Amino acid sequence: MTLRIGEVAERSGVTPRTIRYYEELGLLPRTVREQGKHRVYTEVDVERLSELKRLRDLLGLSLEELRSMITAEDVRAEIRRRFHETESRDEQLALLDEALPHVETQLALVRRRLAALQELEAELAERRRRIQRRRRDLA
Amino acid sequence: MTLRIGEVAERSGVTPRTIRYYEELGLLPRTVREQGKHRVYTEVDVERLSELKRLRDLLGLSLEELRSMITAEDVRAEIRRRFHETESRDEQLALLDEALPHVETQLALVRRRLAALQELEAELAERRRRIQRRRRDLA
DNA sequence: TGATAATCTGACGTTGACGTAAAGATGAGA
DNA sequence: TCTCATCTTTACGTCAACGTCAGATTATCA
Repeated sequence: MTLRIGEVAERSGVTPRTIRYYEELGLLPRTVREQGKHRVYTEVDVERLSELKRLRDLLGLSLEELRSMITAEDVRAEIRRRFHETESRDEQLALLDEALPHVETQLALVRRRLAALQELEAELAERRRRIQRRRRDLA
Repeated sequence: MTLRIGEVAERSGVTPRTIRYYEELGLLPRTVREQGKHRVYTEVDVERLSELKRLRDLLGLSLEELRSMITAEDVRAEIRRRFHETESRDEQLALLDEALPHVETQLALVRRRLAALQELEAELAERRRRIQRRRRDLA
């Protein structure tokens, strides 16, 4: 099933303008305009866009930073493609060795942010405990 | 010990311009310019600014959102002040009941973000595991 | 006290991430 | 085939969050 820009926008929670802008920046592929002039998408695009939105909103990454991450994503996809095409065990190993760092980069980024947030959470929880303890002591 | 704007900027990792801008927005108090015309700060200001930066960077809050949070902070401080001035147990209890929601609001915000980030982390970790498993299976 | 560094107040500039408006083209249903 | 809703490109607008520059003022220290 093929989708149009409005549909994709609604499903991923952005506007058509944003989609065109992301395409312009290279965050989304320039869609092949089959037999017409309107952009045509699939579910894959919806997922990709949702993923972009998630990284943007959760990590506060700039679109430029997203672009380098997505480039890494594409490299990963390319690696998988080549992986399934080759028969040589040695080459498969080499490709996996190539794929790993990309995921680890993203993972490291998320984990740093997680650690910082957990620290903040701990401090706030401590504040709350103090207030609650004082309430108990008064009652 | 009193600090000047450059010192405060360096310690909290922002620029003097940012400090003046935050003051203009009401994120930082308009400093009393003791006997001169230069702004004068203390360690408390450094901490407040660092806290603002942390919320901005970790949660991606806008300065407007920060302002309402900080207003809540001020309310909390005011509550504490009044708390220590009163003798009435009933009033103290009431003040604590007032203070609690402010902390809980912030805590809830941080925890929602934490949950979302943990979900993302889990997905990335799973990806990594798959790659590693395939490597093992090949070796 | 005089030089040098830091700060002051405007005020205009910049950049990212879109919003919006116009004028025309396209496509699915009656 | 007509008719709308949706899409197209182009281009200018906007808003937050500062950056930067000028020219005057203030603080520090030899």
